[in-house]
Amino acid sequence: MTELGRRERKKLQTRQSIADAALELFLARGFDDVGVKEVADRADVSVTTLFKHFPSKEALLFDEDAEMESSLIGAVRDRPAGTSIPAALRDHFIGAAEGHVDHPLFESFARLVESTPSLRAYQRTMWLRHEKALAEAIAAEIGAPPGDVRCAGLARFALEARDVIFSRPDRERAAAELFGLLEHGWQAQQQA
Amino acid sequence: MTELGRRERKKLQTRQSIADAALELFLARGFDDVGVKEVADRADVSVTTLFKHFPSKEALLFDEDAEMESSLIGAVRDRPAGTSIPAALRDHFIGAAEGHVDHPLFESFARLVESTPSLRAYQRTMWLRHEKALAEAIAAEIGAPPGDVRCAGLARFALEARDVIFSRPDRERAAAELFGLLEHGWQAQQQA
DNA sequence: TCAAAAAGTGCAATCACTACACTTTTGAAG
DNA sequence: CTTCAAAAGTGTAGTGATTGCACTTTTTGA
Repeated sequence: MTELGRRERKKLQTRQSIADAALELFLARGFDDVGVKEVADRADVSVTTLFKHFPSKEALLFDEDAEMESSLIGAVRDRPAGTSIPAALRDHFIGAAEGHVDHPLFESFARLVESTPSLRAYQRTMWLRHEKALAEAIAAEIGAPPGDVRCAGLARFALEARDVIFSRPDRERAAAELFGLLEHGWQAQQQA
Repeated sequence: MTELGRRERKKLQTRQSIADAALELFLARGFDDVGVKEVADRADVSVTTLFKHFPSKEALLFDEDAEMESSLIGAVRDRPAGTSIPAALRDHFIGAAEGHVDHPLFESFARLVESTPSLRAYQRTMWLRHEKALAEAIAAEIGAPPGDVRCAGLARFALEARDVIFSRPDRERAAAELFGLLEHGWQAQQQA
């Protein structure tokens, strides 16, 4: 379907080299102790080129973002019958995480982000980018107007819950507790 | 009570000049279009001095922070009998806001922050600084261990709720809706 | 085969922020 | 009233991320 020409392939390859170099160096020596110059050197590109591919140093570590939003929305829209929206979001988050847990770098990566304030901040704004879309998807599901406060709130709370959950050792339990709270509050709200 | 010597007074005065200059310039021309050099010049201090008083450009706009945490904790700990924790937090937030609403600059300030991503991010991390303390205060209230997930979650949700609420025109209503959700979820959780 | 678009480069500049070595002011002790 | 160390302030020179620019090389499509 999407046959890529040599140009596109090379471009992706360059991008990948840069991302790989960044991940390796950052994991080994920490985000703040590696300069972008060094990343560019290891990827054998110029700094200018690096910034043509990534908008910021932080972005070097957060690549996959296109499909994330659609799968998030999908989790709400196409949830199994009888499943509440909070439950669907909870399942989506832990399900998506399990797909990564086997990856040996995943935990180190999580630890790196966890321990670097600028990365935590960046990751969070990346997630919050989806807040509006998620809020609207929720509103559509319950037949509320697109700007509905409760839907915006639930969207925000769910994304933040994810953040809290992933910063905890006992993720399963944390997920159950936090989404349990949202679940009850949400159900109660639906009556009104 | 706290008699300040001339030195301390001058120091505070310098700090205030800087903060004033910053507020004026940022409100007039936007945060990103004013350099710290310019702020320092208008306050008639060197850039070095500016950074001795404030840790970052963003910090120029967020001064009051010392008592905020204690009043936040106090709102939970000393809440009127029969008031739930979420309700106490809601009242605290809207009460604190009302103390500022008369200030003519408050709305312009809110708009400035709202429209400047780096300021939004900074304000948020400022608030999240209190998350841990708030979580522990909540835990103490309900006799849970200090690291309890539900308390951490409620703390996070409440602080985020504040953020959502203040970005809305209909603050009163938004507060009622969002804290209503938290209230119900929290009560249900308390049964277990 | 050729011209325009795209990818990449190096250089210089901007901007927030820091380290440093320095001068001035001030509080307080003698 | 002196004196002296701490605190406040300064200018200079740096670092590190990020951008603008003018340039070369590659690739594509007519």
